[in-house]
Amino acid sequence: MRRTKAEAEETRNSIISAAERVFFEKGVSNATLEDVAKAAGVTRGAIYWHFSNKTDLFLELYNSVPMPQEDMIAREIEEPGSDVLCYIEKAAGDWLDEMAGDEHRQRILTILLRCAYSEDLLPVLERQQEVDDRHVALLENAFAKARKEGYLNANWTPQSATKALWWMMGGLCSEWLLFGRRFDLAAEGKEGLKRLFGSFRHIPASIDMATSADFQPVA
Amino acid sequence: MRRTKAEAEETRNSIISAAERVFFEKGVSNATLEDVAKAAGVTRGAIYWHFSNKTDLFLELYNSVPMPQEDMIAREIEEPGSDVLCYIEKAAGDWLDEMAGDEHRQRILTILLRCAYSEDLLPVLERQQEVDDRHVALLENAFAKARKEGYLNANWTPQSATKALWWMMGGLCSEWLLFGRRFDLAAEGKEGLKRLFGSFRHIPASIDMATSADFQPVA
DNA sequence: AATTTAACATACACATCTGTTTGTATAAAT
DNA sequence: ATTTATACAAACAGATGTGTATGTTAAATT
Repeated sequence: MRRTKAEAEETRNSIISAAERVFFEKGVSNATLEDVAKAAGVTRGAIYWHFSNKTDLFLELYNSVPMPQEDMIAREIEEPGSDVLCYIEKAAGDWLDEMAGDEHRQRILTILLRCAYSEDLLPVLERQQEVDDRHVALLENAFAKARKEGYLNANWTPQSATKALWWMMGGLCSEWLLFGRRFDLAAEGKEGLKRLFGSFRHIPASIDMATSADFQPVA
Repeated sequence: MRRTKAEAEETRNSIISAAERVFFEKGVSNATLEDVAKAAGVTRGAIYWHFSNKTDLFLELYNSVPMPQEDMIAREIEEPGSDVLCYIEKAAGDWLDEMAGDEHRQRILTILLRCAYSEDLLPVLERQQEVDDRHVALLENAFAKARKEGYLNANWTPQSATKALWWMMGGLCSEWLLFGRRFDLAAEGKEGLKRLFGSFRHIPASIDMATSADFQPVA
């Protein structure tokens, strides 16, 4: 029974939404199109009407998620005056908040992490890598600016600070996503960010009590 | 044609070895027992003789890898005199060396990372988690000792230092393993460790040139 | 030496998943 | 008011993978 254009788009979206849940629960390769169809309340016929196969569905799912506002950091770096490190830390913290609150992104990232990339979904891997590379480049620029303006502790270089932050965020999110999200991502993550950025900052030999208050150990 | 006991054990091992390679390349759920059999130079009959099914084979593969010497850190912590942080950093660096040089462990960990845990391989997940928890506990003890003996910078607590190190190592290895190992794990990792542990250490207000040489930025 | 049994290879039955084809009802076009 | 094309459901054919059953050979056992 033919539906109106809007209804068709609706079922298409419901299929993508169902695929997200099913792929997340069973893994992409373990999930069958029958599973997805059942979860979406349609038959495989509907899926094959809207998508050519499972790989295509996966790609469309991947494309459907509005990827993070990549220029958030970029714009904030331009701010000439104040401490760049604060902006980076805030951006990282905000990213954690969004991740903690956005189940869609959680599922998508988990699927991507667990996905064994066969040749046919190699474009996904490449796009993922491009996004990562851009983020890393932005971070390096930001840390370079921080260094130029004297905010970066001499112990760190822009590259090493970028990598430390990147790896820590990656390890944090991986553990949270892959091992059942059994801790408070935003809280623990921000706590870690606070410590790490504390070490990023330049601490003058004469201890300034006003700023060093941020570096007190937390019980 | 019946083989001798030693020969049978040999084929069993070759099956496990083949499973390691095949699971790594195609992912556990995409890999078929026919693939494994072909890679091992046997038929599925041999596999079903030695293992009850694919899940069982996977579990035996997981059990076959000699898991890391967990007490390495534990023993070194006991050393009463010198800087505990040096031991932890060295242990972490050694771990990276071993990982970089041990293709078995690389494949196993990659398989585990990419594996979508269905209910039947839940024991693997749990064991993995136990190992991780023990490692984290050891690290916390070590950092606690470092703190007690005055080596740990006031910016850090034993818990936060443990988490920062753990997450950084996790993110580092995840990126290396999941994205094609396209950088020098040991070199870049140790560089990062050097910076991080530099910030872990207590830097007195009066700058000691002898030790601060370690904290110069590296080109 | 005859028998048994371990260590597989081979063959088969069964289920499952996929891709395609056909059917069908309805919205849209004429 | 027909016709047509859309948006699916239902049915079908083919491939693939699994588990098991059976066959086979040589090592152990007696």
